[in-house]
Amino acid sequence: MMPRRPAPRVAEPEVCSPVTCKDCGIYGLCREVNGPDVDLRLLETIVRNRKVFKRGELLYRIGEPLRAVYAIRCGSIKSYVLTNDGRVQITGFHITGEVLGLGAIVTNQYMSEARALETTMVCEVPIDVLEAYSAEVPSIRQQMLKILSQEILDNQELMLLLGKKNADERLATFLLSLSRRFQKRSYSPSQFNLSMSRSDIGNYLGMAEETVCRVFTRFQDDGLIATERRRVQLLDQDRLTSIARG
Amino acid sequence: MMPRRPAPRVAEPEVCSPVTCKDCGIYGLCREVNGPDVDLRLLETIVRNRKVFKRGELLYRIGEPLRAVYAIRCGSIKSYVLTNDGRVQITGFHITGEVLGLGAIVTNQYMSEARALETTMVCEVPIDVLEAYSAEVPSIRQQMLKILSQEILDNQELMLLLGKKNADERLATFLLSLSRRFQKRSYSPSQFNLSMSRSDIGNYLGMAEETVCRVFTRFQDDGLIATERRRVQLLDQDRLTSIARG
DNA sequence: CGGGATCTTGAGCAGGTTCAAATGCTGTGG
DNA sequence: CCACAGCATTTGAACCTGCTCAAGATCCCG
Repeated sequence: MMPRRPAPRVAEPEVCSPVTCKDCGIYGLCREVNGPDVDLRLLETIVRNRKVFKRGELLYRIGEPLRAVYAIRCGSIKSYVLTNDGRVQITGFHITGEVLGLGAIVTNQYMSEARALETTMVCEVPIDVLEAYSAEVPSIRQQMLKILSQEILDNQELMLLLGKKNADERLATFLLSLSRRFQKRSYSPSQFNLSMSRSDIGNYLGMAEETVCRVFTRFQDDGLIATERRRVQLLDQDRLTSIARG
Repeated sequence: MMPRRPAPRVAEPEVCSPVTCKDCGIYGLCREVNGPDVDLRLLETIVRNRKVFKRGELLYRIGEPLRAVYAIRCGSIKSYVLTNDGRVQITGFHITGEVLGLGAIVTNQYMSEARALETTMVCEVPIDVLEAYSAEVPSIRQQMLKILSQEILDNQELMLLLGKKNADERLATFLLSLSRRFQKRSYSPSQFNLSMSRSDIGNYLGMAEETVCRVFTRFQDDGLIATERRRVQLLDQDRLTSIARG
């Protein structure tokens, strides 16, 4: 085997610090639409209903009656769907500030399953509270539409990836997408911790765990990234972007 | 090569007859929610704005400002997304009664591109009309959420297929899904015409055109279906179902 | 009736999977 | 605080599904 360039040491990642509720998706959107004088009753409800899920714990299952939607304050969550013979397709990884469970609003049943990837604090918004306010406050309806619509966009991107991209393009796309989302939340876009396993990444990207490893290794050999287990540093975003190809 | 069982002759398909506007998705949902006494002004607008697209004509492009949503009265349409280097992933085939373009409601830009697969008549609902009524009529908001949410469900099913199923499972899933949708619209669930090419099917299912052909042939040899070009008859739905695997 | 598009089939190839095994973390209980 | 069990990651080697390339058959439209 070729001698591999020693991996540059990766710096310490930011700690997942407790964040103020300003980072919570629901709050942010309320505020954006309504200005600083937004009616704060919903917000109070949200802030009061904190809840913590430990790694591996289930937020909800497919088909369960909709009880609440969740805004992530800190941590990360995967959601996934299942074939009836038990195969799993992870449909999304969700990080701080993102909102889960809204898809269930129409059928009153969750359409996917959600599980914490690490210790995760969420704001639990009971559905009756949300509905009461959405009836009164147009901005909340707006924001619900926005979240649903973002989900459709994300899904389209994933379908494109699953249907038309090869292994390298998939991983590059994945890393850049994570990077962009971290940046949006004011974390470092070039250096972060993955909270999901190689196996989860492979499942999400439609490739085997082993292939994920090999591509990680190759990217590192090529000087595109530095990795050490779940710590990743992007060294050449431009080249990654040209590999990812839209 | 093994001598192939002669394909049972496929019966004539139903003609795509002009349908009354009762089959149109918007109408149906209005009526469902509001009962027969629904305010008919929106409906009148819809009925007046008929439009015909010929095979290959474009309804809208990605990024174009949202002008209208479309309810298909007769015919079929494909929608798709693109990589920035020009690769295409078809994200859905739409038939009579289904509604397109609603995803654009939030950003006011279409998120995908839509093209007629055959001569297709649609009801064009200008977006300002739709928005005016959705502000007034709660049932229209309901129904918009329902359509978006159905789109998310469909996308999840496709992601599962693209990420976790093999060629046989993909084609079986595809045929059964079409069958179900035709049935819902009161067409024969066991006998129909495909309006899309093998190449489009392959693109949608994430496989090569040639592979689609080969699986069609094998399914026919196994007595699961009868095909002749774009005419398909499902002969053994049970076995197809067990192949499709959820 | 001609020509382009669509569909079908064959043969060889390749990217990615599967199976197997070694190594390295992590966190848990004593 | 350490040992150990169990899980995650990495790497290798063989294999296989589905792709690519190529050519022929068939259809459809003007």
